[in-house]
Amino acid sequence: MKAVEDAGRRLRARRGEGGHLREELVAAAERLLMTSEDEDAVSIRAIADAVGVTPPAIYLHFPDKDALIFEVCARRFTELAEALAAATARVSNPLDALIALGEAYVDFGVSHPEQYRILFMRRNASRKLEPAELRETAAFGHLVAAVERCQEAEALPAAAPVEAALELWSVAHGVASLMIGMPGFRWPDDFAERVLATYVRGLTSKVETSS
Amino acid sequence: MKAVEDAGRRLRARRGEGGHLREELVAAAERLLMTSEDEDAVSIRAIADAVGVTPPAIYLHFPDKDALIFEVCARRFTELAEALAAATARVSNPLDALIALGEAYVDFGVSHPEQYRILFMRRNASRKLEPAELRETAAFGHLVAAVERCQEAEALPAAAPVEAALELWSVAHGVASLMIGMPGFRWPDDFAERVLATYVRGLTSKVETSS
DNA sequence: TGTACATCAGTGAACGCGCGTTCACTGATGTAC
DNA sequence: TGTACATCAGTGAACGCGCGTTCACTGATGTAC
Repeated sequence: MKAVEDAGRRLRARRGEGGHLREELVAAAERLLMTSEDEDAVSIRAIADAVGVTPPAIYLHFPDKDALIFEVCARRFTELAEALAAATARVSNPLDALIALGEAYVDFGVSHPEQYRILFMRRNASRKLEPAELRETAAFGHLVAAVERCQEAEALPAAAPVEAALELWSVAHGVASLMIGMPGFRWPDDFAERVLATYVRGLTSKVETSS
Repeated sequence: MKAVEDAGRRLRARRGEGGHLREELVAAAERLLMTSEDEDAVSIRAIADAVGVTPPAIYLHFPDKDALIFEVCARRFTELAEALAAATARVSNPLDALIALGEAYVDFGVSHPEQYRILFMRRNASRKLEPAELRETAAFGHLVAAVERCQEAEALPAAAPVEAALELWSVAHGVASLMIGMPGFRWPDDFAERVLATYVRGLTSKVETSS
């Protein structure tokens, strides 16, 4: 057990301030997810312990465990979308933006491996997503938009941006999930960049020599 | 529960034939892994039930649960290596062989999603693998060999075949794991092929226009 | 051909564990008069 | 300014569950004499 420093019983919230505990629970769950690197270790009891509260107190703020974990992941997912937006904003060449987007995606995954697992590597993760809905998630939307910008600049053939984005996603996902799955491996620093650059080069050579 | 047909008590093995149960256990574990699509559902009790034996009987043949699951996965891993060998054997052009290899890899993953998860998507999966050891696993060895064949044919620049294989692996892994993670999604039939072909095209355009 | 005995494949019952969740409660906080 | 009371954030104990694993045993199988 490592939560010794947290063991002091937390002061109970004042009247309308029950919401504070809610925030603390989300923060603690996130912290546990990062440090334990194992979703299963993040139990209701462990979260309650980390905050200095008894397990049933959690049910004052969340209907069940899934709701808590979902909230943690939803927040990170928003962060991912922001990171992607920031990554493209810095780059003018639309093809380079594609690479930057992929790199930002991989960075996100490697920095938050356990949340990445939950969001993108879990059983039943986004099981029901249809292509149309997918487009509406902010993170994927950035990808599609970046592809469309390439097409507008005629750096890529003007067809099926969603499919192209999906393919680029799978490349970035491959790098991210492989690195997450093999954390002890000595990955080259520019691994993600190289894979993504090669892939984007493949996209462009298609337009040049359209057989 | 679906194991009704299996419920009949199994006849006990004759004297030196205890090994038969061992085989049946491996087969049942594999079957459960395929049908339940959830590693957690494959419990010692479920496996014993499927074979028509009581749980402790398993410990006559395996030291613990991990050993049983490991054996199941090791067998599939051997199959993967064979599938990869077969895929390259059919193709003469070394660059096309690279694509065929990737497609075979993705096929394997999609056909055995739960084993793929255990082998390549699990926490701690191959945690301690170093590049040198990696090369020695048969499956990855085929990949490296395929890259080297491209280099010998001067279809790819002659450098760092292991790194190049690792990169190609990450692309194939991305496609496979994304498809496994989103089984309800309507994936285009040629999805894997397109991603892999684009990536390989990117590899070759590097050699043509080496800036 | 018959019987005592060792072997060994498997059984039945139980273990301790940690899990998510429920339920009746407590006691400090704020409010009404 | 003082007191009775409703509110509500949280507690303590317990629930049932399924898990991997252990342990003392049973009883059919094959062997020795």
